[in-house]
Parts: sequence; C-alpha cells; structure tokens
Amino acid sequence: MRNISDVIEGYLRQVIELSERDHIEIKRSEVAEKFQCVPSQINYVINTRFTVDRGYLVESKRGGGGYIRIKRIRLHQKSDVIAEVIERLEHGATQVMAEDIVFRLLDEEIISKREAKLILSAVDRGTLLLPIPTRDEVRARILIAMLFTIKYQTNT
Amino acid sequence: MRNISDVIEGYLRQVIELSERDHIEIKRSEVAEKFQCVPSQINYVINTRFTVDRGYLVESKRGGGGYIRIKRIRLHQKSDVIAEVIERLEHGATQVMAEDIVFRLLDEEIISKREAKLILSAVDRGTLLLPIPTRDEVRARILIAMLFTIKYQTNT
DNA sequence: ATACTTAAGTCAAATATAGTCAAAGTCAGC
DNA sequence: GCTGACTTTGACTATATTTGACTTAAGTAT
Repeated sequence: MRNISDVIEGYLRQVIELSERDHIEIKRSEVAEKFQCVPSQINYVINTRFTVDRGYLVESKRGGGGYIRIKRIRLHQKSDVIAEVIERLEHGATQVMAEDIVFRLLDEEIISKREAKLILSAVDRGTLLLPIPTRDEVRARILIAMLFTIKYQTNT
Repeated sequence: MRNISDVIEGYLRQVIELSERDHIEIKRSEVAEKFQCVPSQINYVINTRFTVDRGYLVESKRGGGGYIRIKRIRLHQKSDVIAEVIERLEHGATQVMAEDIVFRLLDEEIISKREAKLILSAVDRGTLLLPIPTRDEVRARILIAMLFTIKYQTNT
C-alpha cells in the first residue's frame, strides 16, 4: 500500500499532463479534502516533489480566491537546460540534488536511461566515499564535467 | 529444519518467481512478522543472498509507505571483458589507466563514443581535483561503479 | 482604517519505516 | 573442547511521512 504523498504527487502530475496550459492551479483545501488529509500535506508534497531541480515552479496566493499554481518548466533548447542545471551546481551537490537533476535530464530526453544510470552510479555517495563537504564538491565537479560533455558534444 | 535465513530466502525467491513483474516490493516488518524474527534479519538475508553477484539489485525507501524492492538483473553480453577490467582497477587507477580502459571498451563496442567521453570527463584529474593518492582511489571507484552499471542491466 | 474572513505557509512533534553494527548464539570440522 | 564461519538478536541511527497548532497574507465588509 502506497503512502498518500505519492498518490497526491501522481494525481498532480496527471493533472499537469492533461492540462492544455503549461501550468495548473489548485485549491489546497480542495485537494486535501479529496485525499482526506490535512492541508499542510499538500505543502509537503509540493516541497518534496515539485522542486526546481525537478523542473517545476510553484507560486501561490493566500486569502480569498487563493490558489497554488504549479508550472512545468520545459525548456526546449537542451543547452539551456544544461546551463541552468550547471548553475545550480556551482556550490556543491548533494546526492538528492544530483538524482533530481539526472531524472529531469532523462525526462527531458537529453540523456538516455543508460546514461542516467551511468551518471548516478558515478556520483553515488557509496562510490565517492569521501567526507562531507569534499564529497558534495567533488560530486558537483563530476556532474558539471559530464554535463559539459553532453552540452558540447559533436555528433560523431 | 533449516535456519530461518534460508527459509526467508526461499520464500522471497518464490515470490519473485511467481511475480509478473521483474521486481517485487516487500515490507520489511511484515516479512519479519510472518517468519517471527527481528526486522534486521531481513537485511541479513538480503545482504547475504540477494547480492549483485547473484543477479539481484535491491532498492528501498524508509518512512511511511516504505518498502524494500528486489529486482532481477540480466548480465550484459560483454560482461567478461568488464569483469576483467574491473579487476585491474581494484588498486586504484591513474588517468592513463582510465583512458586505456575506456578506449578498449569503446573498441569492443561495449560503450558508445558519447559514453566514453562522459566517463573520461568524470574521471579527469581536472574534474576530481583531489590530492594523490586519494584521486586515483576515487577515480577507480567511479570507474568501477560505472562499469558495474553497464555490466548489470535490469530488465526494465 | 479596522475588523473579520478566507486561504495558504511554517514548523516541530508524532509516527512509520528501513539500515547499521556488534554482541551473542549455533554448528560443523578439527 | 576449540575455532571459525554463519546466523540471530536488539539497541541505536537515519530517513520519510503524517498531523496539527500556530502564523501570515489577501480580500471583504463596516
């Protein structure tokens, strides 16, 4: 039996998927009601699953007529996605950040599944086996190096 | 009467066998309950019996809705070459060694040109930026991790 | 302006899982 | 009986989720 957070995540993803626009607007209390949970659970789902690293942007408004708006950031220029991602890595990368980024690149079809696995295995904490904060710094450098390789790749 | 670890191993094997999918998900506490043992016994069984060498890959998640997922993996056709190469890496890898190995894998058509570049960029001394001998050790671990990924591909 | 109403946000405690590690137990072979 | 490999056990740790009390912001009525 799955947990409710994953169910809500799946629901929101689907709503975004089926939407004509590039963003959706939800009412926190309604979604909470639909899934029989407290409203702050929706914040939890959004904070843990709809992050910038995963390619989402969230805005909201309180008070009467309030809403939570979730946008999918789909950049069609691959190099833009990579450049953006590299910028986020400048100050070190935790394993979770790395995973989010790699899954996003996979999702955007910039890398293949096999390449994703390759990258993730390279930057896994069990592979690097270095003390923090060196580990996060090395991880960031490896990711940046690999992303550069992908970005400036010749088609041969 | 066999020991409980063997019994649990047999049970899990059977569950995998009967499963439609190539992986199963279990709840550690439920299996422990079923066999009247402490939960960490399940970890013991998994660590000693469902290893990569025996063709399994294990993932898990903690917290509410947590699980342990056991996957079967399929050997890459060229796994012998990879195994041989990994052996050479056991005691650290200089950049030159890494390059030799990657070129050989490319030559044997085990990896693509793009993958070769990806790997080389990850283990470049300018990327790792660590002092010797740590650098050669980390480089070896990264290479081994990536080669393992190539060697063992899951069926999905 | 001020007070009231309606939302969403924050944060920490409670809960639910799984992981690690080392001590203690078991058993086969010498 | 002794030794070593393997197994069993449980205390402690790590991580993810759920819940609710309290806070903050925006709109509305007086």
